[in-house]
Amino acid sequence: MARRQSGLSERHRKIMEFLTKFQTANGYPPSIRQIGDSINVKSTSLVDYYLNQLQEMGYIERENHISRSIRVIQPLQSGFSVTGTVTDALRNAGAVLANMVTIPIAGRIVASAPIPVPASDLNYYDAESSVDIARSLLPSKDINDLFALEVSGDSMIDAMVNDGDIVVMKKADSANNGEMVAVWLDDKDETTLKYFYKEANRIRLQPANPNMGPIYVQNPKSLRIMGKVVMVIRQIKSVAA
Amino acid sequence: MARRQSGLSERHRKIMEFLTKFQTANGYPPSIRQIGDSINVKSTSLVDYYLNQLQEMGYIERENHISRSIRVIQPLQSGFSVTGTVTDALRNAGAVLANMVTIPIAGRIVASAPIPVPASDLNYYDAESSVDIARSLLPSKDINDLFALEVSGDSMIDAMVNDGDIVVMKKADSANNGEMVAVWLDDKDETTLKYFYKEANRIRLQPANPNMGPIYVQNPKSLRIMGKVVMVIRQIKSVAA
DNA sequence: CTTGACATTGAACAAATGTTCGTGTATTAT
DNA sequence: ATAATACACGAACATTTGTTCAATGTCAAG
Repeated sequence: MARRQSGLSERHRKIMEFLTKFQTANGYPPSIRQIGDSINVKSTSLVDYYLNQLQEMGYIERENHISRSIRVIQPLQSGFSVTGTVTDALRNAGAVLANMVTIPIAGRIVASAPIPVPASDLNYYDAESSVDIARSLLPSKDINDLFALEVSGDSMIDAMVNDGDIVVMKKADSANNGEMVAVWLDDKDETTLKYFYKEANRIRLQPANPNMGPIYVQNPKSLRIMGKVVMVIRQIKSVAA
Repeated sequence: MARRQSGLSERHRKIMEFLTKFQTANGYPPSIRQIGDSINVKSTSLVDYYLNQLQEMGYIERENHISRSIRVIQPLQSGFSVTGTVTDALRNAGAVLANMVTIPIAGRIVASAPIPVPASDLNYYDAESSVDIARSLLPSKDINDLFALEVSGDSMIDAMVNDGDIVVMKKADSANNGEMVAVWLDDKDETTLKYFYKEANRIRLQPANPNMGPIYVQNPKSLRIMGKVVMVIRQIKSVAA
């Protein structure tokens, strides 16, 4: 069998094919052993081996230790689909759908007001106000607790976020160093987006804009973390002259 | 709690809702215990109990002894969709699908080099490098001639675009006032993103960042418009300290 | 009150499923 | 050749996960 020259080997391709086929046929992903059967491989480890490669190459994603947690991220580009376009289309449908995430727009974020964080339970979204984002665009695999806010006003320029931008955040009340967070500052009575760094005896809030200096907060209590910023989307609207 | 009068109890409904929600959120169905958590039930047997009922009633289907093999057959009847989500989700399904656009990533945009604009014809994209974006997020309905670039370096800070951002552009060699364009400036030998304004006898290039002043170009020939910026996407990566 | 159907719990069990490791065999590079 | 890498197997293992069962609680009807 040929070595892995560049892209996918025959096996990889067969696995990808089986994945989408099985998913649409059964409504849930196959187990490792089922994948093995489909390509005539008896050892689960070998399947795991291939699966890891596919994951590295960005074709699939899976959760550790969770059964049947494989999802097809990037369906096999069907070179020249001799095999009826219709079935292909339908087959892709499931995969594409599974790759879409609908994120509720919880409200607007204004510098001068606290952030409206949606209640943990009622995660319900109006069709009216939600953003559909491809899972592949989201850095984190953990899709839960995501919500979006629309930015109002120019007051977050230093975070490289402008009026009208959509900020996708993940609910959180604490953060790790280097993460961009939305914080409410009691002192200043305002909400900002900053990179978070906990230092010896203070907290450093670093603007995304390298040209601007950081803010230091001595008292951790005067700062409330509302969420971690996951993504920023700016739709350019043709501003009138 | 009321006895089973006719149809579904509150629990049933919540389970159904969770099922579809989890499925679309993760790409695979939940386990019994995960369902239990979602309705605050600690015993797996009770969940099984409900699941069996739902199956009898024809709402779901599942395979014996197979993990995460739950399939939603009949979405919650939309009668009085107090809980809207489920039907909405399914209803959206088709729409969402049709709303996906796959945009090729043509390359990187660096201030010091011209933009690699893809050839008009071979609009075909590697599966390797493309971005999936919901049509609803794109300001323009005209999806043709879209391509994406990844920003390299901090040199476009004044455009509120940072290293790693993804810029979605539409091929164009001219622009209207107020549109954000990617332009190559012969004078400065660089590419920048600016709002475009044609004035009396010069062209004004206005940075997105209101705090920065415009650039004026007298000679229209020293400026080449590469495309109109349609959207900017920033994925926040947890920068290490 | 008693009865019986429904609801709920917790624990124990068995099956399924993902992970790891040692080993062996090709293929490619040095 | 010889080492290094990629591919492959199978067994052992640890979890996850579905299933079952005995026991208890709840509530409406007789």
